[in-house]
Amino acid sequence: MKEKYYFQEVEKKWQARWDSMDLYAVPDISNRPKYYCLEMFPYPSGKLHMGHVRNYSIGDVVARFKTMEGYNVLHPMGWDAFGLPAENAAIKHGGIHPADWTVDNIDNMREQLKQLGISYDWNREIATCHPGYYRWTQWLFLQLYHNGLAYKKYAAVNWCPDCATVLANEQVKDGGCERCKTPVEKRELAQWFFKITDYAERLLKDLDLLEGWPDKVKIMQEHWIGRSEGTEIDFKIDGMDESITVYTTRPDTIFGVTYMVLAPEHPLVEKLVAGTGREAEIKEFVRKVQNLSEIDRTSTEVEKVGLPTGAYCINPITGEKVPVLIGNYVLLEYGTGCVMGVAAHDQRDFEFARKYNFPVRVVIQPPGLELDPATMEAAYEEEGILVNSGQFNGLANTEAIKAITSYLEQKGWGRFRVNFRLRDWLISRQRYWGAPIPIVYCEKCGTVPVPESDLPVLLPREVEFKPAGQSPLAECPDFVNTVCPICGGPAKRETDTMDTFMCSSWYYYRYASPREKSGPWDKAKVDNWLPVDQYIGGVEHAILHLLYSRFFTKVLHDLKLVSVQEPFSNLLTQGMVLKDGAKMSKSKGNVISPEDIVARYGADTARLFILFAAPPERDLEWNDQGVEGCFRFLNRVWRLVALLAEELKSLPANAPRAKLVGANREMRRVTHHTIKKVTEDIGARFNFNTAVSAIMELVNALYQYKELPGTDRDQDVMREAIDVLLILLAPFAPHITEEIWEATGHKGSIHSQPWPVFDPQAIEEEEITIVVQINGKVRERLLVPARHNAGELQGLALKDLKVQQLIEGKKIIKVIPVPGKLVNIVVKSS
RNA sequence: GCGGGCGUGGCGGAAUGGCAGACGCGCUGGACUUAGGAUCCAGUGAGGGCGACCUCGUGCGGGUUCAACUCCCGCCGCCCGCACCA
Repeated sequence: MKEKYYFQEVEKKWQARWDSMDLYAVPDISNRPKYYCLEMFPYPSGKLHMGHVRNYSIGDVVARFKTMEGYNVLHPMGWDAFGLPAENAAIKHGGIHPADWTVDNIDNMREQLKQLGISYDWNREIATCHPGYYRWTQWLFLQLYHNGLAYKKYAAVNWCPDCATVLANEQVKDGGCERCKTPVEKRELAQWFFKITDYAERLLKDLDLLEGWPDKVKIMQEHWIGRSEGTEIDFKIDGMDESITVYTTRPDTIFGVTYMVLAPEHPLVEKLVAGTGREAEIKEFVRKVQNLSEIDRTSTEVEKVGLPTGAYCINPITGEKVPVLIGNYVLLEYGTGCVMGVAAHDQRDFEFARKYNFPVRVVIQPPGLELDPATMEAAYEEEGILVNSGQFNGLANTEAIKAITSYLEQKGWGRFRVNFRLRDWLISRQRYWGAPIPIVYCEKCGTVPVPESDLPVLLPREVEFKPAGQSPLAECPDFVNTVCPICGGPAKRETDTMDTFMCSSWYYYRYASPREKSGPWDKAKVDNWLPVDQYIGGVEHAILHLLYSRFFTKVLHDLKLVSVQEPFSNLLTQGMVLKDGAKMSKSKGNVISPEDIVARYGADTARLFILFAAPPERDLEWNDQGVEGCFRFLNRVWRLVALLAEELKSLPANAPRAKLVGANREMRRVTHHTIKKVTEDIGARFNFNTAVSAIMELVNALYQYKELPGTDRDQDVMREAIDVLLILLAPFAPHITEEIWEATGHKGSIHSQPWPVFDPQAIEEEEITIVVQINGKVRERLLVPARHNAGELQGLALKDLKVQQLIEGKKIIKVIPVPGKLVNIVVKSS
């Protein structure tokens, strides 16, 4: 063994050797229990960033640990390879085709992952842009289509002018494009949607099945789905054979309705104003509202503005005529696109009514208070008793909600309804680098799905990548013009491609049988491997990818294509990697490149630091000196063993004798205590930072132990401690441990070793220090036999000379002995 | 506005209600050395005392408890998600 740790040499050597022996290949069939460890696959942007390093280092520790614990671990990697950056690179730099750009990037990033020493089974590598993959993405689209879950509709959709494509609701953040932050615009377009709303109820309910998910993510999905219970009420329009249906969660306030507000785009608006002479005014108002950006449109800061349509509707329950307005604050997409104005009991309505002088009518009285409409300064939204509400007077409002709804139902004027905030998933994209939607439009036969036997619909290679309002595929006649699969007549292909989230909604199934040609996967293999036991990735996917994947799984389950109800049993959302308190970004100039770190300190150091610096869910502050510290630690491990290498080599690995005393017994105790601690920290809590610190403590203890004269040291204890140290450290720092493992005379890879089990007897201490407190303050420490019970402890504490001095002349109220910990004596000055 | 998280030394962070600050960084001192920015050893929350020790200390204010970083109530600050959702 060399005296010095040459990390480049060591890491290169073992990466090559693992590769050539295919150490991380995993068989589908094994007598070990299965464990599926998955990290979110990356977009092949060209280079790994620190977030990737963190994500994959965490996953690798879990995978290696579970393997050593005896599981057959599936740990695959692939590429979310369709997407805009490839196309933008082609536009910007010209000359380079998105396909080539992507393949180059994949090659580069695969190399980087190998340099990090992550234990992937590369035989299972997949790329979503490969025709062998997207063929099945298209096939899955067809399954949804045939089951009525994919449909095309004309709708106002989110348009990102910079990306020149539409976006799903989930991809709009703060009114801007999730990717480039450009404010989104509304455009009326015919687009393909998936009916995720059909699954809203199940997606919500089954969150309960996900015990291994962080509450935070579940709550975010719950809010996104946004279930509410309420009542639909029909208001006849005065003098017309039409009615307005309103959705409200507060039917108990129906007697307080003094006006009605429609969304500007509500389909009834045109009819209502026809012939009133206000058409121009209304049109102008609607135009103005629609021209607002999404940000301004939905800002709560913007003043609420309304405009009367001139029409009136009839409150079915009171028969009263109320004016119908349009208002900028009413959203067409939610509920029925219309709101009943109850000024006394809704703050927004209250402000609106005060501004436009609509009456404020109190119909809910708070207990023990009398609301006066004339002097009210805010709406009363809490619970109370109904007043001014005809036959419902005197009911508690929670009761009235039920009573009024069933009354309306009886009369046929309304109905109970569950409403969701979740909208259908818009999957069309007006871009080239994605999976083509397998649909053909025939003049005679209409919309025709491409037959499964004709898949894949291949992306043509030669296209113009200029950004435009439509997909570059539309400019490619060879692609567009085709024949109708039904009638054989001329037909045109759909030119939009699919949202890349569609590709990533099923990739975790593909890994089970990555080269399957007869279907998207081999069901037996999927049934064997799924669900994913541990999924690891950034919290930014809390809604997007994770909700879509859950949706896909439920659809696939219903189609009997998979057996699981949920794809990911346990989810770990890792925090960001920060530098100087901010997210790393080119514009801030605070980017630390993994390449540089690996070149300077090696992969083992990089991995160790990133796992040691913070617990995985928390944000991690990058610190160059901290990295240095981890490098020093690995050097310390190397030197420790290098000094003892010859000695160790000649020793057989015997289990130490059980009967040890003094320093030898203590060394063995520390060794086994470390096994216990590290096993729990990795296995039960994912607290890699404290696992590493426990290993550091073991090393510190070994340095002390090494200083003893050779004759005082028990060789078996030493050997065991070193072996345990290497094995515990192996999932974190796979290269250096493998090298030392070999150098100390072991055969076979350290990564194939069984995880050690601690000996409960070894960690028992004979004597421990307990604390004596007086009134909760530590006043004395006593070395006592570890087995002492409460009574014995109490006796010793009260007999102690110092304690006696301190409590002299005081009255003992109470003594609380806690075996193994302390004795607390409660006294009072007499 | 609603929901979630966080707040502990100079810094990153540890602590099943039971000795606050493990481990690492940084800093100070010492050893080794031609040299040390390598390595090894020791110290390192604040204040006081020559010292054994004493007082204070986990964002702020209350409470529960023999005992609170930890549990409860009320604030303050920062971060994240959703946001006119009827």
